Amino acid sequence: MQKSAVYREITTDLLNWYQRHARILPWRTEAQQNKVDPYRVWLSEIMLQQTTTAHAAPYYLKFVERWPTVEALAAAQEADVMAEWAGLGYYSRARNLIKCAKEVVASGGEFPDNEQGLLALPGIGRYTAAAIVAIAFGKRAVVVDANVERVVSRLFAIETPLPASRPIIAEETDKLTPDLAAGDFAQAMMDIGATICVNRQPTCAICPMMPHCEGQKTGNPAAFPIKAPKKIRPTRIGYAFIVTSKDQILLIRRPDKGLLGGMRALPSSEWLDQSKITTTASDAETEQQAIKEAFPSFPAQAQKKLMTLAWEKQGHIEHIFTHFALELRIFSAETTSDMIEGEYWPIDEIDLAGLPTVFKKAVKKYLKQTRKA
DNA sequence: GATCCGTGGTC
DNA sequence: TGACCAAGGAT
Repeated sequence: MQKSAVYREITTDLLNWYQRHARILPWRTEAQQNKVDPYRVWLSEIMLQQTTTAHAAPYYLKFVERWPTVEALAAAQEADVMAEWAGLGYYSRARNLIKCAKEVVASGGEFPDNEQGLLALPGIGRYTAAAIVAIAFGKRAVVVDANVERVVSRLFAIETPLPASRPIIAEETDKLTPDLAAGDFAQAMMDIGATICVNRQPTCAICPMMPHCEGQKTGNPAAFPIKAPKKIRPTRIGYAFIVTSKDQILLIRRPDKGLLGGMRALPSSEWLDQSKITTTASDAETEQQAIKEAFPSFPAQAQKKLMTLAWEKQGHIEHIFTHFALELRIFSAETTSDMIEGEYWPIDEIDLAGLPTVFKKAVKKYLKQTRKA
């Protein structure tokens, strides 16, 4: 058999499989009724970046209910969007989501139907641009995500490790991608990757591509894709401060850029690498310094008041980020809202504040410490 | 190319 | 139980 014929056969088998086994997902409902809304495809693709379908689904449903159109999203209060995103992670996605919606509305309210136009929008990269073109507009595009990387690496038993193998993977995916139904093909590949050709123990016996899979023939398909070794994760230490006034907690808003950017948060010090902490300073000195860092924009007078509050140690929580682990030490103090000004949030409604998980954990720890009696 | 950027599930 | 991973993008 000619090589090109093998590619065609793989593609056909996959598309036939997809007809029978496509997963039912919230953002697919419209597509399965031939009513594709580029806004919804875009929203789902942004949410699905490095995020499981199970985690993204409830957020997607909340978003489309609250903001059914790109115009509605563009007109939303940014703080509301950030708060709805809380818990999904990678918060630059939410900031770029808002920016992107505004740009689309400003230029007429329609998403571009080509990769070049989509790539120019914030938060849309190679993968997302191709996915939107194929799924929302029904045009041919070569869609490569982590699923496709894994499936293709196994299908052709690619020995080159990631990420160096990406050009090879893209080339092979291009050969497999049909002119028609590129969107179905991409989603079929992702479904295969998510349900059959999974990371650890692929169930090759039920895979429609098994007859053509070189990785399966090696006897150890799970060995692919071969990956470069990862770096170790350092530990950082930081201080978070719970300033209460009656039954309310003082919250701040983090700077737009960087970690947890734009999110509501507890005031906290810089998070320093464990190895870089000066061990000569006393605990008291370290805590004073941490307070200064946690309230940088506060007037000097307010900072002085903060220093003199009766701080109580509430233990610490641990949290794992992508590239470091954090030990966050928690201190609390009672004050009055006119003594230390800022946004105070009722403790009983703290879940509505849209706090990232690390700060939710800290508040929970504080409540456990102070209300256990 | 390498690094930064969350979270929850899995084994 | 710690390490790995999931529909990646920006710099």
